[in-house]
Amino acid sequence: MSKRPTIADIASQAGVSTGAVSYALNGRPGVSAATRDRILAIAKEIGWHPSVAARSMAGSRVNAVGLILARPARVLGMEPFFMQFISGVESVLSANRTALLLQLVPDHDAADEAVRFWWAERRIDGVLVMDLWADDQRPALLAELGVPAVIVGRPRKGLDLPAVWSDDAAAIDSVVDYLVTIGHRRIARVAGLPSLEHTQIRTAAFQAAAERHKLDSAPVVSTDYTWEEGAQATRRLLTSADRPTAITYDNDLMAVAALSVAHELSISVPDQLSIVAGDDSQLCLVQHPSITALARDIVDYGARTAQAMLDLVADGRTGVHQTPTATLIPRASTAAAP
Amino acid sequence: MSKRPTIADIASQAGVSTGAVSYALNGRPGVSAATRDRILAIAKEIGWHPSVAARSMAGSRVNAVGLILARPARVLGMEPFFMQFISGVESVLSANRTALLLQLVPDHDAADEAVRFWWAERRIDGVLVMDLWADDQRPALLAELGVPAVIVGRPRKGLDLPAVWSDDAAAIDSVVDYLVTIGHRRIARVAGLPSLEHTQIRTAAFQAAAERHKLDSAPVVSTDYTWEEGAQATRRLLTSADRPTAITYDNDLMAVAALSVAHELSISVPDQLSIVAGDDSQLCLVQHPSITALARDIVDYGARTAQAMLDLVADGRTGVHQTPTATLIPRASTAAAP
DNA sequence: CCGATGACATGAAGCGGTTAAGTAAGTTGC
DNA sequence: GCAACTTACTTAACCGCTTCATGTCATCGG
Repeated sequence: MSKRPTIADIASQAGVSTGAVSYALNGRPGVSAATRDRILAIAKEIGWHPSVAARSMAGSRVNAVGLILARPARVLGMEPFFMQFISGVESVLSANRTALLLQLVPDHDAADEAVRFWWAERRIDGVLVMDLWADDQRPALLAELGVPAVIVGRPRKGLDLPAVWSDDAAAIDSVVDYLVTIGHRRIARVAGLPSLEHTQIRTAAFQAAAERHKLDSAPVVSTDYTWEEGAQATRRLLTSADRPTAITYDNDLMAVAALSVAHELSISVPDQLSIVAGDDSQLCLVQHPSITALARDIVDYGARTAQAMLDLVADGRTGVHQTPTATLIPRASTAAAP
Repeated sequence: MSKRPTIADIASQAGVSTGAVSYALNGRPGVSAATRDRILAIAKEIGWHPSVAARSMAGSRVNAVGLILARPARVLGMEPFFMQFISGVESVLSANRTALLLQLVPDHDAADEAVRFWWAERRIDGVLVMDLWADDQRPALLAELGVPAVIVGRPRKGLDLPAVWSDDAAAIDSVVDYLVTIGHRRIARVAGLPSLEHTQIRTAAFQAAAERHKLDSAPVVSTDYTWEEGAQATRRLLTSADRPTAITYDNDLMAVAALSVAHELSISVPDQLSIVAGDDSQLCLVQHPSITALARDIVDYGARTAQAMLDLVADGRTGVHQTPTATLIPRASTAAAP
């Protein structure tokens, strides 16, 4: 296996200095068009590839971005969201010859630690920050370290970080409006992790909508997104004195669990109970009855996020990118209130 | 933002040369215990982190491994397997300060291309190869390029690459044995992508088991793991002249789809039809009836794979690592044959 | 015809480590 | 008491690329 070619090899073949080669390969001024073409041709011919290590040492970009996920594996596995999101991110990154560093960590501290390390080792050009929780220290930490970051979620006040978000509140509104329209007055919400910012946004939107429509009852139960807690929450709601006629869930797995619980309690869906899932996937389709869900293009969401990251590291462009609001897809699990 | 500390900073504070610092930090001989301790203390105090770039330029490892997944996003999203596997991989890698580069590609050619790039740019120390298909060129390509690789699947003849695998054939045997024991004589198999090696292994095992038990019928239908094809395959099997009394599926989503189809055809599960899922997850638990499944510790599978990779790059250790065979977890979807 | 201006290219200094080779002590053996 | 090692460290070259200061022409305005 022969030594891999370097710009010095190209330089000697082209009869120029390595500096000229560097300028040519990076499309910077300082070389004539003729020389540039010659250099590019030689580079291609001898199969030259830049050494990321050398580039990063010389202070330039490393063409890699980090994504840290702080959720337990079993939750991550059951949530189609993440893989679809990653897939969207990847499609944009790989088209731009940028690598994705993925790290799954058990908790918030580990997430901070991971960012510190990556940055200290100059492994990444920036990070994608997902699953922000209330009082999340990460944006501040990143700003302090000077790590370029894109926030997936509501833009932070006071920090000039680009953010990519979708209007969860509007989506929740559309669900409540829909349920109210078909006659429901007792609507419950089974929420995800209460510490997550988007859970709080949704819960606030839900409560505001309940207020607006003057619902008879609008209880909110928090869970950790798992089937167990979804089932438990549902059981509690359905055995309460003031049983809801419709329940919305923050993901699809819990909505599926709800179907089980309803069956177990001999409550028929959708005749006696309507169910809405907060995420859409094949899971909702495959059930009996199929589940009404909030759907959005998650792959696109990931792609926009990656693009925002590239824009940020390329020319420091920040800004807020809003993605389309999720739309309600009515299926067989919702019907007029009993 | 102060400049990050380098070994030169440590050296000047400790009053030694950078060479000595390097030896000390890497646990190599050439420095006294006292000096070493002093250096380590200073390094810790000033928060020194090695620069991967500098290290890798100096010819050492880059502490990163690649994982390339060649499946469509929607399949990846619905298969808890991948995230769990990645989670296992990650746990071992991050404990060893090694990064995971993830790339999702649309097809096989793109996968090859991705490896070439990563390797050419010296971004990775090695790759994890999953989802081998029949006549897969990747092991040969990797051997040719000299990329350290760990095969997730059956070891390749003729190539000295470490492999981590589980005995799918034995798992399939246990399923068929179980079904035969409770009286089934017409058992069908709804397989995953026929091009994948492990699908072929399982199908062969299934057919051998059918032969051994002299089953009345043992049809095999291929799918792409999606709900749609799983449902379609089930429909075809259940409306055929020689309707099976038990069907096994290569993942859990298709088994869930089967429940739907059975319901649609008014075939009761498990009285008239038994269903077995090839992967276990919360999905199987949450159904009505809950689904009998083959379960295995996927996180552990990923962890072993990562460990094999680390062993390989550390000291060239190859070898075959076998993980525990999946075990059958009987639930409510299987019962004695009608 | 001269000095100023650009365009193009060179040379060399870093970036932050690793490591072979060199050196100055202290230790050992006989 | 001296050669032969060992130990503990230093020195400096090197990895591949970027970039700034510098240099050399050809061209142009006056």
